[in-house]
Amino acid sequence: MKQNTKELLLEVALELFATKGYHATKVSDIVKQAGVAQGTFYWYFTSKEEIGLEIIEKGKKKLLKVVRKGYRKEVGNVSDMLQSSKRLMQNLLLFGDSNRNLMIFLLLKGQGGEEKIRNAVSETIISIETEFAKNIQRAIELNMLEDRDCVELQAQILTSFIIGIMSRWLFGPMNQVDFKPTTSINEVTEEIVRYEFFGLIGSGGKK
Amino acid sequence: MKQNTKELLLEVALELFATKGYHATKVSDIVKQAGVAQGTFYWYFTSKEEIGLEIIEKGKKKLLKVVRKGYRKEVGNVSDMLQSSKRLMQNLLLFGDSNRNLMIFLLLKGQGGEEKIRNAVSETIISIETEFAKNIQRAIELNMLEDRDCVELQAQILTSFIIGIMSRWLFGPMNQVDFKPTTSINEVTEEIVRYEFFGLIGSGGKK
Amino acid sequence: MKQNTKELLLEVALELFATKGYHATKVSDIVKQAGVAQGTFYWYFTSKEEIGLEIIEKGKKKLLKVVRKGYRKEVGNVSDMLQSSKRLMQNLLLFGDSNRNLMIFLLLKGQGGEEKIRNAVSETIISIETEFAKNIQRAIELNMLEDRDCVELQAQILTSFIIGIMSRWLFGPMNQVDFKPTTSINEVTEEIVRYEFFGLIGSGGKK
Amino acid sequence: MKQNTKELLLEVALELFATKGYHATKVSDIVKQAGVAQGTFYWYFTSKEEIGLEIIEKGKKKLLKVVRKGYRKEVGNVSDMLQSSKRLMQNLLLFGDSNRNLMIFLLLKGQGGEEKIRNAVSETIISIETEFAKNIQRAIELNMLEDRDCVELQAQILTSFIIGIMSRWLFGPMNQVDFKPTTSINEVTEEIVRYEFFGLIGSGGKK
DNA sequence: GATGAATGAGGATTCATTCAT
DNA sequence: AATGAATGAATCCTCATTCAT
Repeated sequence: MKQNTKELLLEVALELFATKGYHATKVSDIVKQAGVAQGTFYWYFTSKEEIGLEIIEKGKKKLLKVVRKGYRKEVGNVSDMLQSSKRLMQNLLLFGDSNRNLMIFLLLKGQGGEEKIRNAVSETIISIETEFAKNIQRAIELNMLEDRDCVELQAQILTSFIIGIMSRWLFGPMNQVDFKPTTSINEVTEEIVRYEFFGLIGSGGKK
Repeated sequence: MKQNTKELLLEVALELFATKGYHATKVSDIVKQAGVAQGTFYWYFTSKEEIGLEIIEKGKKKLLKVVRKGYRKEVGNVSDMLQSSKRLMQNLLLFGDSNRNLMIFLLLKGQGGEEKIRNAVSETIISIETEFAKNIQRAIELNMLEDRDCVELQAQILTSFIIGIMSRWLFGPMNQVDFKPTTSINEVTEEIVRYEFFGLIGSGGKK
Repeated sequence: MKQNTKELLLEVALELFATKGYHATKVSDIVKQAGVAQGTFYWYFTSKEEIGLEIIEKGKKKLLKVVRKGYRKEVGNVSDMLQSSKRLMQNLLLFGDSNRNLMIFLLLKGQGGEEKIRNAVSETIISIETEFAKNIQRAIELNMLEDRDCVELQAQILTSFIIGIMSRWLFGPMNQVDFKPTTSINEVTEEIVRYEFFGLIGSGGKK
Repeated sequence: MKQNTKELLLEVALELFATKGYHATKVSDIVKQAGVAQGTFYWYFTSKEEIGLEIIEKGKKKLLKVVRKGYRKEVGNVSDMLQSSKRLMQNLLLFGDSNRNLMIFLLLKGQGGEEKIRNAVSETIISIETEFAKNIQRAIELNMLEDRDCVELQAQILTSFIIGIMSRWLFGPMNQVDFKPTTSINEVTEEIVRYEFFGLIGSGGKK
């Protein structure tokens, strides 16, 4: 039943990077927790940096897959748009919930690494933003959103917003308190999408 | 006209922490750039951690002062609220613009440090959130916002939103491109506050 | 037609020892270049040291065989002596030419190994010197050389001379330049033997 | 009376490099024998390689100074030439005698290091050869030696000869036996220069 | 206040060797 | 015979911190 050693190392490393940060995680910590010898680490990875980059790369792929599922393909009305946005947000939160360490590393701790690590993290964020921009552009083309001629800007705000939310929600102080995953995710999503589309003032009647 | 050595060290350290991250910044880097001897550092600070904490503490105070200026005191209408929000956002962006290193350290790089550093950074963020919560609460009391019974949640979304925005705006990739500070800040603020209050769909006519 | 794995390993190891030096050659380099697995190495050799010693031992035997062919057996005149010396030198150079890696390892790189390796190399050199001493002694007994009562010293000078020559000739910088093996070896031998018997001033008329 | 720490490290390192070889010498060996902490080493040198290169560079300068003193300047007869050659050889042997470790490292152990170290050593040898070539050329111009149109070749033979001699003489097996420095050096020089100019057959009457 | 040499614990990485298959 | 994953001692180097001057 023993899982692949490489997978094990990747998993353990991610957990430690997310918990203690990249720098503060020693290779010796990783192998100790994985229950293998120090040298074994170097059979699979040439360096600590390499395992970091591989984690980011794999995470990026998984994350983008989730984001891309939200890609708008057909014409719809505002209500459709709300629905699909809600679904995307929910998927993201659920993904984050079951890939907590990955998200923490990507969104919060990635900047603690060395240059290459930081760059890889940044590229991941940019990829997501690019996807959001495509999404907005598509919504505009389908006349679901007004063309305010600042797609890039809107995508950046949206990305910032969602990343900010996720960071705080899943891993922030609030999280220390009680938090019933599924129900909460529903509620939270509702409120977020509400905010996303209608802002603080919002469309009175909702909810 | 030589500035106080301690101030110099604080400034240089902040710059390096923001550029390379806390861990990657060596005390020797700090003293080299400050042009003093290694030992001098330890005359002013007992450790690298101490200088980090002091930077965060001072930054927190300055930042809170800006946030508190936005505290709503009197009754007003929606337009007043938009105005004051815009002013707050503008102040925050301007503050970030002239305290770039501080903001980078607090918002992006702070999580790269050791536990104490990370905690100090987190506390700073929480303080800001608390201020925002007070702000929203006050707006509700003044009947400027509908009481949706989730002030905490709203404050968190708002904080996430604003922090996300600032991170991306001031220091993200977009920033590499041309960026004429003041004008841009105005535009950006406009769009942000729009989003803050009306969301993606927003109140049609604006802009 | 695959050659014996052990022979292959010996050959590859020698090549690498000669190229990069004993220490700098990793067992993993050897097996990689030989195209076998790491474990296979240890089926044939108990350690890296063992393969090194075996290479030296085999090389020593081959080398001594060459040197011994030059052993003087019968009375002769000065011209005979020159002829046989020339033949010996030529044989040595030819041997070195077709056993380049062995000679490089023995003469140049052998001192880079650990104690046992270094000792084995030294013993090889001493064996050669002993042969030369016997040769000189024999020439004296046959009245072909004057007995200057310092056979040991002469043998040492001679060995130093020949080893020095070989190191430089076969593997030194000159070698990087064009070098037509056989012709060159003839010329070189001529000059060397000339030097060996007549020194820098030499017997005027020669050549 | 404590000597400069850097000098001490250079000296100790050279001794160990000469004794155990470059690779086999650990930085921890060096600092242990020098009686300083591990970190102190890195205050003066950025790496083990650096100290190796610095040792070679300094040694090269000292060695070339000795060789250059033998540069022939004025016309003379054969006897003069013998005298000056003897002086040069004697100086070299004396230098080697009091810089034993340096010579061992340069002539015997240098090839055990990594590429850069090996190259630096090779360059040193080449420099010496170049000096010898100049010397021979000068002797030819002064009509002290016949122009046999192979100065390069002669210089190489001569260098090989002298290096070979020095290696074996000062540090070879013979040396393990009794060896009364000065007297011996005189004798040895006599025999070497004899050999250098007259070869094995030599000029009958000598000695 | 200031210097800069010295410290040494700690961390990443290497590599000869082992061993289950 | 052969494999290749696993081992862990050994080694180079880093860097926060100390201290004599």
